[in-house]
Amino acid sequence: MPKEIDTNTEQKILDSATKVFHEKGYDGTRMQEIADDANINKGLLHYYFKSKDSLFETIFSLALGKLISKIQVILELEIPLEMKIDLMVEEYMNMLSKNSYLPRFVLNELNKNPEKFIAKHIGNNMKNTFSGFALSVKKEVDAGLIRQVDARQLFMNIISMIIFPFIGRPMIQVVIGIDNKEFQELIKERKDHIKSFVKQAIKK
Amino acid sequence: MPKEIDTNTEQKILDSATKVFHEKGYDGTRMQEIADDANINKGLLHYYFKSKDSLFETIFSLALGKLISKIQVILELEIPLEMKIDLMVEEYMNMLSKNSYLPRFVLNELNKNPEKFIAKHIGNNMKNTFSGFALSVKKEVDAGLIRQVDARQLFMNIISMIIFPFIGRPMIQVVIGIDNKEFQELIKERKDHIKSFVKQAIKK
DNA sequence: GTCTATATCATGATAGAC
DNA sequence: GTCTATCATGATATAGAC
Repeated sequence: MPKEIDTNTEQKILDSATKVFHEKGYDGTRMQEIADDANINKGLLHYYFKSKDSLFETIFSLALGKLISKIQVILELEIPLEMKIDLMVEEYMNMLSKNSYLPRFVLNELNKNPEKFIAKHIGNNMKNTFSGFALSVKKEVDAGLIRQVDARQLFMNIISMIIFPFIGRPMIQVVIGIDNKEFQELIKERKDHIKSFVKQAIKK
Repeated sequence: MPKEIDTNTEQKILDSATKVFHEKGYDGTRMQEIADDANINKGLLHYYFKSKDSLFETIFSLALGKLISKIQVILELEIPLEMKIDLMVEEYMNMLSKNSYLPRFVLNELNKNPEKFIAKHIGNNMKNTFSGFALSVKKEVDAGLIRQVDARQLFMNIISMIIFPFIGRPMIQVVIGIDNKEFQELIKERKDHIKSFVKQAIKK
């Protein structure tokens, strides 16, 4: 009797594939390594997923969704700018803490074929996502609550401060001179730091 | 007579290898592609560089040096904090604008073997590099010129805002909804934006 | 120094037994 | 569904002629 019930094989493959692809990227990943990690053999891997490409597509789409959808939802909420910023920082940092390889993986693969990504995974429903944020900024500026600021630059700043440490970690640790534990500490404190840093920067 | 004088073959190889490695990373790079780009054949490539690994080592060391050395020098300068920040932004953004693949390449490869990098390329002379920056911050705080701020977080903020757009470009363009030209415009304006953003954030 | 083979090996993928 | 071969391809690296 095929073991099926208790630990679904397809799920085991997806878990292992996620792990390996995220760490090593498409080019650096071997089907053998995924099979080993999932405790099955290559043959079975190809039984579930026709090719490395098709398996990769699955993993990549999931990862891209994770990275984009959260921010998309927040940007489109009709809430005051300050809350929006807090939410972005809070939600995104939490998610990245649990998936530290995610941004590097997605942005890398994205960079190898940007066209494909833009066409396939986004469509044009992203158009109004950012205008939601830009509008929030404009409102506050017009009301005299914050300084005049380019919403696009502000968005880049926030997203940069949130994501970059997870990508630049080795460099940061060496330059600042801290070990893994201290880095984790900094990340923990970082949510509050970014929130107040940004607010201070735009407040009138 | 071997053509040697006018376009040095080794340099041509280094140029092509830089181009291909930076774009595709170690795993994605084929020796054939480097040879093609340099208009020579694979055999000759191995005549100049024993292996793909040795060629990669050369390219990676150069890239890492470019990414680290500039910041190291600036951080160690004995100048006021404000000038230090301006210099970091100015110099780094200029360099990255001319080498937009550099940070992605270095940080990626770095992440694949951080140990090797830390041991080999840095040593311990980085220790006092960051203390130079931390000291600049402390001075200003003590003098009551800026708000109390964690120098490590501040450093992360600055470096993130400078580097991330070059890594996250495809994502940013899609989310904000801008084309290549508009992105270039934003990058140009970004130097001044970051400078004032940071100063506003820390000013008392 | 430069080129044309060619050896060697690793990897993605398939065929077929159980 | 799962495993054990095995094939076919493509990549690094070397040998040897010019």
